[in-house]
Amino acid sequence: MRDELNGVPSFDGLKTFLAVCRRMSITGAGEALHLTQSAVSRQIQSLERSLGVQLFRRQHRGIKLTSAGQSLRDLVGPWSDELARFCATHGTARLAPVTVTASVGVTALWLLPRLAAFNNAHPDIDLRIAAHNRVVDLESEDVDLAVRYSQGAPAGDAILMFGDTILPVAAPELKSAFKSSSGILEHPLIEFDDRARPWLTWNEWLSILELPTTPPPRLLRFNHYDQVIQAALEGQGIALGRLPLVRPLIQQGRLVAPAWKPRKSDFGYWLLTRKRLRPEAETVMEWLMQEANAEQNYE
Amino acid sequence: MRDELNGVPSFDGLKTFLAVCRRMSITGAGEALHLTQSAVSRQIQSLERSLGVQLFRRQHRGIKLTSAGQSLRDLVGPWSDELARFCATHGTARLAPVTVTASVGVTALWLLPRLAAFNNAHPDIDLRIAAHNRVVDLESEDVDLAVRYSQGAPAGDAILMFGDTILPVAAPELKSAFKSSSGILEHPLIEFDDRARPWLTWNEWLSILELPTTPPPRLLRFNHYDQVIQAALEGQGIALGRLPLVRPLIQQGRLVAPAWKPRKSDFGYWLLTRKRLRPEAETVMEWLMQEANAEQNYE
DNA sequence: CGTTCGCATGACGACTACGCATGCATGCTG
DNA sequence: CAGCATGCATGCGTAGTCGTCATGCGAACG
Repeated sequence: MRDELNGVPSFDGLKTFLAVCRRMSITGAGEALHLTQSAVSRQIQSLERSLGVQLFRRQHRGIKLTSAGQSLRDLVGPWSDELARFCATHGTARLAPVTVTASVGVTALWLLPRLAAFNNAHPDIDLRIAAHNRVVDLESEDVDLAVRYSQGAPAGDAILMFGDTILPVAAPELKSAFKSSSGILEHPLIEFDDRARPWLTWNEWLSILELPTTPPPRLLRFNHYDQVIQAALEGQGIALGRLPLVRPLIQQGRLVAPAWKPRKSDFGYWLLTRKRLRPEAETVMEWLMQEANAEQNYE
Repeated sequence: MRDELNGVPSFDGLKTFLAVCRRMSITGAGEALHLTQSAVSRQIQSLERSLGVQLFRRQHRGIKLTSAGQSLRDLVGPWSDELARFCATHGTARLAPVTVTASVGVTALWLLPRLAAFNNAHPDIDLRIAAHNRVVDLESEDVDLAVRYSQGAPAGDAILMFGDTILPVAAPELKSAFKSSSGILEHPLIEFDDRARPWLTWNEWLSILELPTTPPPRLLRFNHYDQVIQAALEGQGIALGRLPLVRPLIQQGRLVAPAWKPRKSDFGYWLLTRKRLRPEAETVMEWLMQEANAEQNYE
């Protein structure tokens, strides 16, 4: 009973009404509005009650606009657009930026290549990437989302994006190295040298491949994974490729991998979210997970 | 941060915005919307924040629309009307009726004559009068407002509408009776006979006027006050007039009163409200009090 | 028939938005 | 020029709204 004296119903209900009209579904509108079906159902009911007209005919499955509903949609529909236009013209308000953090390697090899597409699809969302190798605290550092490479689920609200698979990669000119496993030893090995956490190292790989570790192989060390890959691209040696990060490079033929022994790692790429996500951040999250699923389908 | 993904602000804020535009005052809009100035101020602020534009320029006294504010008003202004029109056309929703109870006398002599004006001013409010002489319980009997004639404040939320003044009245053809106080005894005395509560009676008046009560005067008794007045109008005798109820009749010359001794009564007309009033009922209350104030000004 | 899909609804809970009291800046008045 | 009136902003505490969760119900699908 929040109506004004005149019989004008709550304007806010109209926004929901339009969303329902667009998808012709209460459940669907709920998703679009980041609400539950329940909430939308109630809003529509309250709107109908407040103006005393059935707007939708509820059917076995789905809903249908009544004639009154159609009139209302035709009347109100344009308003939303006009208002949006007004906001674009006069409004200077930007949504607060959504910040995603990831390691330098993930940022360079996975995030950045996808960024343009996102900005295209959501020009209104100001997405910022904070590339750090250190683990940041989402709550305290004003970061909304984090992509973490970790063994098992990290602490906090985390969803697995995709697992990891490790395989040696090198520039095409070195592909002869992969004819036999021992060929690897003929080239420098490029090592990802993250002091903080002992990732999969060449040492382990050599033992898995039953190759001698003496004399010690020549190692090139980098502390950012993208530099590891960069060096490999430049033909400086053989790197341990993390498949989700290097797959496009392999597909483009800019890196080659041996036919043998891709190894599923027990590490995975996890998406961490802060406790309470703003709707924009929610959108970013959904997009990340969608991209992640595309990746997963390769596994 | 209830906005949708697009930059459209809360529609509800717009309604408030329009109200402010109409009266060019935040305080004023508050009254119109039955809200406090505080609430309106916040809503406007939140609207401004959500679309990132100053809508009003705050000045020493009052406010001024900025150019953005003007644009918005011009854009949104018509919507409210169109929506109201839509509601009128398609909407069948009526506000729940507002019920006012009063004694039969007050209803006939004070309420009914004013009712047409109210219905004119508020065609959307369905005002119903329940005329009972018995005291009804507002909460339990689904009654919003009650006008009560009582000595001192009645129990509950009550405001004094106006006091009472008693004076003898009669039809013009009996006006000779008022030349001297004893002239009264030459005519039948019309008595309001409310068994439940002993109102001011002729017996008391005769003793006040120092007139003999023996032989007992001829009394006409009615149990509804409007019948008392009706009888007086028909020249059947002299009634004790309650000034607020009979003033119009005196002004029209349909009743006459003696020049002497109008007596302020310690009874008064009180407006009782139920605990939680709906906005419509609030409107009715305001109207009643306004009418009451007009009456008070005669006192 | 059991399952699924889509909407409605009862109970509960968090968060919003309101009211109250107050502050501040300005203008008006005697 | 002091004191009061007016109009908007704001801190704080709270009532009530609105959303979520869980569940129910009816129809269609395989």
